[in-house]
Amino acid sequence: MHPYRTHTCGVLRKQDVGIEVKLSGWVHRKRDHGGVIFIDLRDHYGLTQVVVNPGSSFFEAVEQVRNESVVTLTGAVVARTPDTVNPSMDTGEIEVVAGSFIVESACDMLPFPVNQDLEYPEEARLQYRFLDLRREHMHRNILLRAKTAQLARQHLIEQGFIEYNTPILTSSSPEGARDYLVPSRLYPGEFYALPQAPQQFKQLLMISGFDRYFQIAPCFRDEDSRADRSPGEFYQIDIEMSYITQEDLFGELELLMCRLFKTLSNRKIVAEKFPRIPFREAIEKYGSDKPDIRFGLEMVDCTDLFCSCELKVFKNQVETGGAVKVLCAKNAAAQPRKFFDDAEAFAKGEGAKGLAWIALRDGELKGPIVKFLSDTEKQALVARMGAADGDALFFGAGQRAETNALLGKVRLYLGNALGLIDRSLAAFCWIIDFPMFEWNEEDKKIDFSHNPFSMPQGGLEALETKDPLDILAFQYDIVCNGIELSSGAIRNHRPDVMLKAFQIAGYDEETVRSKFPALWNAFHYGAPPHGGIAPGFDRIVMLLADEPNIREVIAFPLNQKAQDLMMGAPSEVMPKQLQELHLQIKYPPKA
RNA sequence: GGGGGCGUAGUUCAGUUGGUUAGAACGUCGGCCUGUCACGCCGAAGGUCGCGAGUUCAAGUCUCGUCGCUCCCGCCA
Repeated sequence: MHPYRTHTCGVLRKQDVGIEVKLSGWVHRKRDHGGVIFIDLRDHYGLTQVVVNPGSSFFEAVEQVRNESVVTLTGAVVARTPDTVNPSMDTGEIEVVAGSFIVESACDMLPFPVNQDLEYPEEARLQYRFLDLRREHMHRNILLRAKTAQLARQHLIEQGFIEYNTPILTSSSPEGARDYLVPSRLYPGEFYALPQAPQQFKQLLMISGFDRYFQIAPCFRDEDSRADRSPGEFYQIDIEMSYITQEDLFGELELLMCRLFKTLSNRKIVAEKFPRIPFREAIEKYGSDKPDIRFGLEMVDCTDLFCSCELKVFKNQVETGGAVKVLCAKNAAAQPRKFFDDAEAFAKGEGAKGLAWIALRDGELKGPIVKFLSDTEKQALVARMGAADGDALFFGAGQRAETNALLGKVRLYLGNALGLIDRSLAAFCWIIDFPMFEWNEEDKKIDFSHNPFSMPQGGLEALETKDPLDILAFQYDIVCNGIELSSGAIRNHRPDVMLKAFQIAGYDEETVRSKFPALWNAFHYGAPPHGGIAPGFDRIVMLLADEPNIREVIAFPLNQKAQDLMMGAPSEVMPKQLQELHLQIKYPPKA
């Protein structure tokens, strides 16, 4: 017999009755009846019920063994009597009668139960992640992650893509997120940086004559975390192609996403050709560049209706160039007062000022602001919104950008509170036509709004003749259910365009040459037009698994404060290590 | 850096307008039990109510501070 096992705990069936087996695994649960003891033995593959009869030499050892200890036992597979068959277990028609039993490794008292799928404090879960991962739910998530990676690879290879590796130790780049730095031993005072993304390398691969690149690429950014954003490191399904248009890339990604979601989730994909929504339209209709389009409830611009309105909050905003936007929530008028208060409270965090609501009940408009509106204004409003009796209108008034953001939050609140969101759907969309530049109010200068390596629409001519803030880029995001999965772009591949774009953002030629020497040089030696995208792998798995938090689909995540509680990272290092790296620590003053 | 929520046994939670010895379930330990599958029954141990100050005759409960966790904003080209 094998040293540990002849079978795993998930495979034995009725046809195996009669054979002798050797099983190893964890004591998932134990039922001690005094005379007979049942053990549910668990391994990666499943559960098998083991029966320990009285008189066994190891009976006492079984009585004493604690849950989650690792044991090895031998025994005969027997059929359960019809009244003891457990139909909810895969192996429920058989059981193994123990003939020998040893404890491989005993388990201490557990910090939390492993055999239940309940919520426990994340601190304990992360400190004892090896136990947390034994739990069925987490085990399943990690397997789903592996399947997602495998299917993505398989699909992309079938589509003619090739997987490349790019460096982990590279150079720091001035744009973008805060870098993780790695001090150089050989060059005092100099540093490597971990890549925020393999952006420049994949572009260089295109220039090297390869085509259709992909990599499930680790990326490192020293920025604070969110529920859908791990601190420190994450993975992207990084893709780049030569000689493509934006639409070519969209088609390729739609195939990949649909394949992943059809195969690995139960979500119904709303449209397999994802709607293209221009950035400005998304902001105006949904108040967000990552709209959740599982439901409608679009914002309508009613600014012109309130030019001479008696309601000062509205009128003042309109006169100072602001906007009044309105949402029409169907059949929401009958909601209790708390519903309306909560809508305001939900948006309050956004610095809500001009927020108001009106309910249409019994053919009349009701709410705090109604008395300030003329009959003409009321009629125009109802007509434009297509409002009917029983509906409720929500208003946002203020400067346009803030109002859009504010009412966008209200829209999400209403979508949730009114049950407008069908959670079984996967609603993808492309947000296109991002502006190339944006105004940085703090530094009083023009910045790149997204990716500095994107091709501006209109090329060099646009850069030279248009107002920079009016220039759009071949830059796009893919969004699913209100979660941004990725940005991508058709890249700029010409040195003259690169130079001009960086000049507009305040970088001179010398800076471009010295900070991006590779791309700058490479663009002078025949660069193909190319473009790509990099959907966040962890976020895709999160959506597939229907998890609210990205740490649920990562085996060993850092906590919110970027610490590894299990390994004790980050940690201080030996003085000798610092010396070799020519580093000295200057601690911040203690408060 | 800023804001919201939370903090009671190993774990999940309850704890009334401030009022006697802070409870339950699961887990742990001990005892009983030969067919359970979340086995059942009896018993025991286990608490600085995050920490510190304040108000009060009296604080788990009220106030302030502080620490921790979490979610959000900033940030993430």
